Amino acid sequence: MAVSRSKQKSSEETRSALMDSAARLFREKGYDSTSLKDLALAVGVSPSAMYWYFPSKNDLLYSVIKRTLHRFEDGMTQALTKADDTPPSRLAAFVRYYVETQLSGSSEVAAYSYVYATGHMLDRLPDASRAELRDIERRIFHFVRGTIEQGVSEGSFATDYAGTTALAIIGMCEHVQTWFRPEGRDTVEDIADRYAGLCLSMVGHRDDRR
Amino acid sequence: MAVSRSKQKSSEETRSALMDSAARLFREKGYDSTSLKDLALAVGVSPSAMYWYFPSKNDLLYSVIKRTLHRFEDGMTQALTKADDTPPSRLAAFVRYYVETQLSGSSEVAAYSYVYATGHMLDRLPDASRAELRDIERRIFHFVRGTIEQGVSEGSFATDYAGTTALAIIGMCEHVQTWFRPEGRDTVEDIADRYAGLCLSMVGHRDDRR
DNA sequence: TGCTATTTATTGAACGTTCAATTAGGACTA
DNA sequence: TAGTCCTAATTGAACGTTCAATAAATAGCA
Repeated sequence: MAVSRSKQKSSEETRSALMDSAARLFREKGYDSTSLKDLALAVGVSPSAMYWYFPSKNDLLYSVIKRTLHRFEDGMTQALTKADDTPPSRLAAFVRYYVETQLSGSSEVAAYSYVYATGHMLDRLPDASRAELRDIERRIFHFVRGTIEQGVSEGSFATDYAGTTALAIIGMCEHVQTWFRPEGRDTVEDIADRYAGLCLSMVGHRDDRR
Repeated sequence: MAVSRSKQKSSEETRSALMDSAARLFREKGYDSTSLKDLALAVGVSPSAMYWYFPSKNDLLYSVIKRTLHRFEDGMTQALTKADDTPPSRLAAFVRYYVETQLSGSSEVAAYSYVYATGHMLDRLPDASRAELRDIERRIFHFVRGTIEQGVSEGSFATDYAGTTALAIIGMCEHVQTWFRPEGRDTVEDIADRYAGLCLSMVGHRDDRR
């Protein structure tokens, strides 16, 4: 039972291949503009094969967004354990992680994306699913705002608008994927570092390197 | 030929009503998910009426985006004439204008939106049209980057990455429309002011009010 | 080891529906 | 009557979905 070797792929493979392709295609072309034919062609199965793994195209969308958000949150938690336990360090680590997932996702199989999905995709889900996924988004926002507030009360940050600033930071991170081109002269790390610096300026961090 | 008053609206009315509805619906639901029936219902004509004014749905999309971008650019130019002729003042005026058009557009008839369209909509246009519209976007970007560079050379700003910072500013401005709710406790002017302040921090502006 | 039964995975055809687009023509104006 | 503005009816393609048929893998039993 080690490796499956013939024409029939071992179920898990096809299922995750479908989700991977859906993540990329939904992101690139949008949910409605991605037909089951597109999806099937990318995976190498017939359009109706999807219905073995998911009850509907809409449910596939739900599964994909859910997996994406959970992956983002898990990766974020892990990235934060490597950072110092101070607001500036944690905030910078968050931004770096955010930018990196956005930009590696745009050229690789696993397409991470956080608020992006919010645009039009979440609207296609039933109320309960949408609420569940927005909750994950909310947790991420609360982390950013909370970190800023903590920095302010400790004296390392200076801003009167932690919430608005948190949203602005998320906005600029989310946006990188619309313009970044891997063939350009800036690397992903370049952008991640600059964005981390920008976000420290935004929260009024004292000892800026300049 | 002055005013026509009967059942038949004076052509220009229907045409611009179609464009207004298209701007709002394309933005709210996306291009593909907006049917000609949706469009016609909002205007009060039959679905095929569109073909009197536009050769195709795709051409309507082109016309709408083109009008939106030109309106944005014109309004921006006008907003800048009211600002002092210094980089900090001009940059703040740009951000305020950007945020205001994004947020009034979400609740009003004329839906302004700049980079937003870039996401998936421009991809549906033929190459020539897309290139033409991206040129307008590029002009706006060049203004932001140029203003930052000017501020740096004059000594009022301090940053090594004018281009990246310009994109980050555009990104956070573009993003406000995804989360702003008019019924919340912050007004459009509140957000516009805060974002202008944030963007001055990002470019290393010296005399910050704090 | 071999034969059969069952479950797992996939296909291709067909469905009802929706869509953008076409056509032919009607109502109104000048 | 000619031109403008719009509708109703229709078309063909594409869509998500269902389903019967089937092949491949697995399990049970001799």
